[in-house]
Amino acid sequence: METKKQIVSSTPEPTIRRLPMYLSYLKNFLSDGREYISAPHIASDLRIDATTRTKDLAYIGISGKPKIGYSVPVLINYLEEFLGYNRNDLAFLVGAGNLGTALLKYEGFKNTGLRIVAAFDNDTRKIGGKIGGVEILPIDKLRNMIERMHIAIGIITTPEGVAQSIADMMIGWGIKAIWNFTPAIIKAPEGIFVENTSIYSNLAVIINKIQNQ
Amino acid sequence: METKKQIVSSTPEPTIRRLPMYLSYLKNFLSDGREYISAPHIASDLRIDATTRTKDLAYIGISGKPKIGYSVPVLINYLEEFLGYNRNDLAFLVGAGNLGTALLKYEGFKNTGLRIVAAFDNDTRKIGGKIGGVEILPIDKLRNMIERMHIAIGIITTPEGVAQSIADMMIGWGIKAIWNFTPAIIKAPEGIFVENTSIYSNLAVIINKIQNQ
DNA sequence: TTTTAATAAAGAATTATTTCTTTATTAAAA
DNA sequence: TTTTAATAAAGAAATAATTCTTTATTAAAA
Repeated sequence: METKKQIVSSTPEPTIRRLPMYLSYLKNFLSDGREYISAPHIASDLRIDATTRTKDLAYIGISGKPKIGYSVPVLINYLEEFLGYNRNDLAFLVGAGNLGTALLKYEGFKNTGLRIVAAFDNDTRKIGGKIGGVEILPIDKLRNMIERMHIAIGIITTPEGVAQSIADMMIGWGIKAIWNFTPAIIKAPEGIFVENTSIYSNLAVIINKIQNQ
Repeated sequence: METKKQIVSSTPEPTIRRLPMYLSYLKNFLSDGREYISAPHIASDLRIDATTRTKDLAYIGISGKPKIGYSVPVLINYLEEFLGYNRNDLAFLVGAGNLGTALLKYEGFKNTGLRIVAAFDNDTRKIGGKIGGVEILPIDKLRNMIERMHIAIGIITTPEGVAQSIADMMIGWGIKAIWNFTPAIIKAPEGIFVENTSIYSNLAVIINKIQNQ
């Protein structure tokens, strides 16, 4: 008869997923030189109901002025703060293949507060080199590095087959969150957060839409 | 006073997003040589409530046998059929940079029914060559190719700044669905489906979880 | 056979999310 | 000032999705 109810009242995940979209949109808007923006305006451009958007912004603690709207720069600041772009979250990446390379070279992370501080691979031709300015180290250095640097985030871009064993190692050595880009289903103990970026899930939605006209 | 209610009763999107996960899991399970699997078994491995899973499977039209469970090969067939893996959906990809290259080389698509038949870029060093067996063509060939081959899916892996203009072109020439890997917010007319694979959204969820312990 | 236990299916309840409706606020116009 | 219109905020309702509960099914054991 335990109470399972979580009294967290945290921001809904759909809201969190929308926030980066607002941010991107607002930065474009600002670069056009306009300083205030209204909810209906954002809503129609982003094809999201105006109320949904208002509530999303209320979650991050910002309010607008009637007859005027929201101050775009203030909105951007709040969003960046909320999204942790002013933090400095360190991550390791394992698997410097095509996808891993793409992430290591990804300019977009520069603004986000996420910093990939090292990458690991077992290909001796890659080890010792750098990709996107990040050093490639042998897998057997992983343990020591995680423990020494207190890295919280582990990014897995390995082949599917080894993803779980990499995750197990990472978790055992202190990683708190895993960002899994493989199709593997990562099993992790309570308290370890696993976020999957699944190409297949996205593809499934597209194909389903096409199949049903 | 129009009726907005859509009486489609289609499969819920969360369900569709989970299906590839089931498929991956079941293929592993099958390779272990076991032929039947029960709902509670899948559920506990995948950390999804057993009822949710049963309903997911009911959507795709498969039922299990009491006391036995589901036949794994049958389940796999149904899933692959439902997910369109037996179809042959053709796609073009625009932007053969790091991410584009990763997708072109992605072995995983081989089983999915999605075939990227050509890629487009404006880098003359890439044009004429092949990546992952796919030819790289100049952007100005895009129109003719879309119209001639009746391609339905356009994948955008360009820099953010040009994503909308590429989308506009694709849509104008007959593309029905856009898979956008850039952070740009693609505006598209009614009837054109846009699926975003947003690195930022996934990152936002991770950072939010870490911030709240 | 009959009973039992594992299991699926159906339905109800709950929770989460979105959308709709009303009310309050306020800058600008009269 | 006072009024108006654009807007946000708050609350209610509707919808969607998940989880819980009960019922039905059936292979295997007794």
